[in-house]
Amino acid sequence: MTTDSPAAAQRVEPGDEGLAERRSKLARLRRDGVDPYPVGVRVSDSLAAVAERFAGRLQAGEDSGERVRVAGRLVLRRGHGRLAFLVLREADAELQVMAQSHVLGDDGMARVADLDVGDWVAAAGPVVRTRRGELSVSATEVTLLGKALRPLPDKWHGLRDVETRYRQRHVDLAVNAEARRVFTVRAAVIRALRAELDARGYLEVETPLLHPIPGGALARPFVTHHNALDLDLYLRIAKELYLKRLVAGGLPRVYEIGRVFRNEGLSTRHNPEFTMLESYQAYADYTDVMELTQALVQRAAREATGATTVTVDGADVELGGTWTRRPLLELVRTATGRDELGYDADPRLLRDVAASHGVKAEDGWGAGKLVLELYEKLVEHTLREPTFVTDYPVEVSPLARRHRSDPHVTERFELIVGGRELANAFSELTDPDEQRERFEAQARARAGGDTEAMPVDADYLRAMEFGMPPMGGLGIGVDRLVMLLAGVPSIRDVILFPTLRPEPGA
RNA sequence: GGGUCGCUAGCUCAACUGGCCAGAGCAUCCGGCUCUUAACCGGACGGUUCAGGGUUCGAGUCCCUGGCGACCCA
Repeated sequence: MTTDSPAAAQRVEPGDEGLAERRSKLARLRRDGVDPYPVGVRVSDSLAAVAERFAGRLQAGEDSGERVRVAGRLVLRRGHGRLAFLVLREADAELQVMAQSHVLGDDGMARVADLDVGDWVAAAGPVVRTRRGELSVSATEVTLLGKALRPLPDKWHGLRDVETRYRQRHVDLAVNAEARRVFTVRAAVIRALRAELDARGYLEVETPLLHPIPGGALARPFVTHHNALDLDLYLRIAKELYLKRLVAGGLPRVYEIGRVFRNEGLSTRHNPEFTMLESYQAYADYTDVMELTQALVQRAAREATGATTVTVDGADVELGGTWTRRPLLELVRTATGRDELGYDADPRLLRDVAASHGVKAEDGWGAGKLVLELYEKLVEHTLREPTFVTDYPVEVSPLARRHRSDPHVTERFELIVGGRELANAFSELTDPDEQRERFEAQARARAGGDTEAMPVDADYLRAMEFGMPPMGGLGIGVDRLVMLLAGVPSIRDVILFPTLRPEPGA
């Protein structure tokens, strides 16, 4: 808590010279006994409620006689001497306030004239339509609720500079309707995912963010330290291993929507912290999960956008209907034109084909990893319509159950839409002995320098040894789903405060 | 990590192949106006051109180093 002294009112920080005018207004208000940051001012209606209630009502020049008290940010002011029009905004609702000196008096009018665009303002008075037909509050009282010391961006052009939009989201949201739209879509998507899972009898749970052993995905973790236990802990890279413990504990359907953290680079599609939905269902396999995934995405699309068609890179993509399923190996064979490719094929053949497509194979890579790399290089970005790519190699799927009819691959799929991965799912591996072998293979890769490979998690293995039902698990990248449904190209557009380098000198 | 592009007033943008005092609109301030809709009219204020170094008679512009960001690639 700081109390502004007269000295503070006079203080002008370097680079803040433009604030001097507003600071002197602030000082003047305080001198006149006006609290520029008051508390306890109630409103009778939101701006949206007034606009809705009077839509289509009142003739031009008519007074409803109904008094309201409304509030919002002052975004526009038009002065006419002894008359002034103010426009208040709250979210996407705007309402005009008419201030007249014969109502407010000279003092009241002078205080209205002292308001700046950006100030938070309350106005009380009857709802009227002006002679020109604009719904307005004819103010008998105007109250400053919060003085703005910094000016808002240009009223017409808004804020364009993307860096400032991300760094100062409060300004972006205040002036850019598009930013508000995207985050409204985001909320609708998450609401729809929850509603569908709740309706299907899934229990929403919360599992730890701090993990003693990072697991559940192939990724580098953030490390932190607990002082009292003198213990290194890791921010979770996935929720998988805890959620599966819950199914083992007898909760047949669970899900969690929450942040996960991966210590990786930044890009249009990657933010170090992002939101993932994970769900697990006992007695289900990956084909059941396909049905669930399709239902979740389609419901989110309908409820967030009112349609099942989205636009990706300028082309329409239809999310409705039943989605295609294609095995990974088949896609790679088609893309390379090499039907002899397979997980049993001569490893030199795969390495040659990989090299001929510009995939630089590393030493420890087996057939499965090579096929996956070829798929990511040649195929993934070409899959525009929703596609379940199925049957990923065992080598790159340490937590997925081996396929019931092909030992080289797992019962796993990824959902690709618009060339981008949206979901990853499998029939879960529930055999503790095989899981131990998989972990050990991962540990060898880790020893060989693969920093994303999983460490052995003995506690998880012990949990498995108590017995697990067969289950199907799903992970959906919520940010990417929002990007798709909101039609924006960068993950930073769907995360309110994306990770950025600190500003120099900040 | 590599490449390309960008950074000019609070905001949105100008400024020719290096050449007059770096301009405009909005915002702000002063004056006018009781029905505006980005109100309008008159006037004023506003700059470390991202930072530092270099080339030049002269740098927003060319060169080097660094910062931050966007896009593409790995």
